[in-house]
Amino acid sequence: MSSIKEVAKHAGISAASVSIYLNNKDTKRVSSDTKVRIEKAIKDLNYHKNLFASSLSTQKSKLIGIIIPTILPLFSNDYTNALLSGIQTRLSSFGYGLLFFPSSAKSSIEIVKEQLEKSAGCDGYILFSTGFCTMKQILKNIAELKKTQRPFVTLNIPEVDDTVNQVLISDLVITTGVKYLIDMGHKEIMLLLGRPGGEHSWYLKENFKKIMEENNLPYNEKMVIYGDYSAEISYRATKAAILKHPEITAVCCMSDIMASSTIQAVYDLGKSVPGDISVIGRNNSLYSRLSKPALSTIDLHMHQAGLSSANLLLDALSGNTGIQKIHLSGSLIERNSVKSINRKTINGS
Amino acid sequence: MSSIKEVAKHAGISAASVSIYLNNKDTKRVSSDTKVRIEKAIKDLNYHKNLFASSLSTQKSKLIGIIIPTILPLFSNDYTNALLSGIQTRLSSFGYGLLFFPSSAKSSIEIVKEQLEKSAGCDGYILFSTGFCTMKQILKNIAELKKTQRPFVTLNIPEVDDTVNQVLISDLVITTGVKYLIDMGHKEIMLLLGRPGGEHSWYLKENFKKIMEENNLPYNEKMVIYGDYSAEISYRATKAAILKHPEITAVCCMSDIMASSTIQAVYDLGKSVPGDISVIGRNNSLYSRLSKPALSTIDLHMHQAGLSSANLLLDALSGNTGIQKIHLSGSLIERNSVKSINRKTINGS
DNA sequence: ATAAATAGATTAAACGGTTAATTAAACTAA
DNA sequence: TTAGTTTAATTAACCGTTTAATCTATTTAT
Repeated sequence: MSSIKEVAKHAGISAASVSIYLNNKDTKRVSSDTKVRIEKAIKDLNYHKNLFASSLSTQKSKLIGIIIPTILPLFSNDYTNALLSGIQTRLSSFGYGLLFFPSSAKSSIEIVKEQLEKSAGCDGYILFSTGFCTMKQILKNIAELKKTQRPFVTLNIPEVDDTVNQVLISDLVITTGVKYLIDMGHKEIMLLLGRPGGEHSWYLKENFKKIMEENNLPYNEKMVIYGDYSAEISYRATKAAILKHPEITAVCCMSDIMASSTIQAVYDLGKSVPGDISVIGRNNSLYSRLSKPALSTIDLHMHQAGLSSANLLLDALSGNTGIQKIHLSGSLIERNSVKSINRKTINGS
Repeated sequence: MSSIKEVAKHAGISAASVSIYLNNKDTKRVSSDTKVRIEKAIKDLNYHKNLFASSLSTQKSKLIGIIIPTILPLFSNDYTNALLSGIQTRLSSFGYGLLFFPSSAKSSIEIVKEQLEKSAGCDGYILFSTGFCTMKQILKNIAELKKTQRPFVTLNIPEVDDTVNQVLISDLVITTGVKYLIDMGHKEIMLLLGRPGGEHSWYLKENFKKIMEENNLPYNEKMVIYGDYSAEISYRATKAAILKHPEITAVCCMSDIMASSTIQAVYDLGKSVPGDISVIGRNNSLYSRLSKPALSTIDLHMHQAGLSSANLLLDALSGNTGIQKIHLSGSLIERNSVKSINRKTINGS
């Protein structure tokens, strides 16, 4: 690895001049024939500026740490990938790179601590929360982030106080799908959540209860089941639940995959979708379009949420110390997996 | 940001002692009561070791640069995500972080150059190639990587000479699906590729031709069409092609998404899958299982490929200078989208 | 009592860039 | 001619950690 000093020596010049030139090729502090010599030396020695040295010296790295407190493999979850995709798109166009740290810890809090331990020097952070995190853990993780004194943005978490930059996705905690099913005349509705324990699930369950009660519909703890976001587990869970509660006419699923499994379970019970049971998914993923019947779903606009969080961070990075919250909501994608059982249907048909 | 010096001062000790302790908490070069004072100082000042300073000093960063020469958003492609997932899983468990660099360039070669420009200091690299890269570009990118003098592994590219660590996925360049269709008695087979121009497509097309000829089946340039890995584009392309060539009985698609679109196109032409036309996909993605009929496909084991490439890199990182090539092949997943039209069927049914 | 070994600290020089301050030479204006 | 300005370069301190080399005080061995 050649250094700036070697380049300087090769060009018969001081390291400072090389540095000045490299950081502003239009500078007038370096004569044009010196510039030519520097360029030649760089090519001859295949010089690349050392990321760490220059970050150390300037105290900025153009690198953003992505903190995702999960023990599952990264890049294997549709939601998270869509967020990351949005984040990367925007940050990259502003010259920022992304940094993912390893961690051997098991708990959300330990993971975040360990990752921050390794990352001091990043320009900023984006903190995800996952289905595993409880509110207590989320708050502790935020406290840890604050201590770094670096700008950061949180994503995918329920709303917290006004000291934290946040992108809020309302449909992460609100059962929009249930509202839609009620509008379509359904009364016996089942809610298929991911994991019990996580904060999102708690909010969703509470919201489900609230909506049902607001509409004078029977709420029953038993109507909330869990599928672990997995095709197999949700298939079994839904099948069992439908057998136990043959009265239900609709299932609101917190992911399209779980919705697909639900459709399968309904079929395997000899019933039809949406004839006997309506199903709605969440995420508007590719296969919601491809499934049969095409799945009605809630598009969470995760890519947009990623872009927004990157915007927030860029704002903070550029010196804006004001705290911002961005509220995003999902949109209903109506396809063919939900039947209207209103006496008066919405479009009168 | 507190530094090691402040910690040292706070503990009434020299920075060297702090450093020695931090890098080996069991060291005997620091007395136990000094250790206690250091720990207290670290907590009091919320000290985190600066990544850049320590990487600069030790000349190793525990960071791997991921080089993906594409202008599309990252994290939005199933194949790549599965590879990344495998890579992250393995590297992370060995304490390595991942680094994604930005680039504003348009061509594969410029992107790689720009990213390397920013990354000098990484311990190693993993180079992806994409459907956009031609062999010439791939070789040029490899040459650029070699110049860094750092260990690197290439992934997702056709085989190159024996100076490069490589994970080879045979089904990336071999039309295993076509072979299967022929085994099932099909003669009029269409190949649905992603993009024209890229190196993978060229190999696949050549391989298709070869297999067809080996089996004395008619090969016709027109039987190769392109869907850009997009649902919409492949829908239109297949629909048009089937109308033009009503004789075809099978379509071999280079992705499950394109296969799903093909199924849709077949239906919309009033034909059935696999009754009239058999369809095979590639990737064994989630929706291949969920699609109706369940899609027969080639599992490329991308996650495994990611793990393997990480293994290769870890090997190189640990000082092994030997060059390795790992060959992986896909496996056929038989579901319900391919009909046997052999007089003698395979299982005699 | 003296030499040798050990424990526990410190010093100072890297690592590779950046940048404020300075200098030297060449040019311009009065 | 002298002072002032411009241009193009250099010097040296600094960023935060690491580590080989030292040093001092104490302990152990002879």
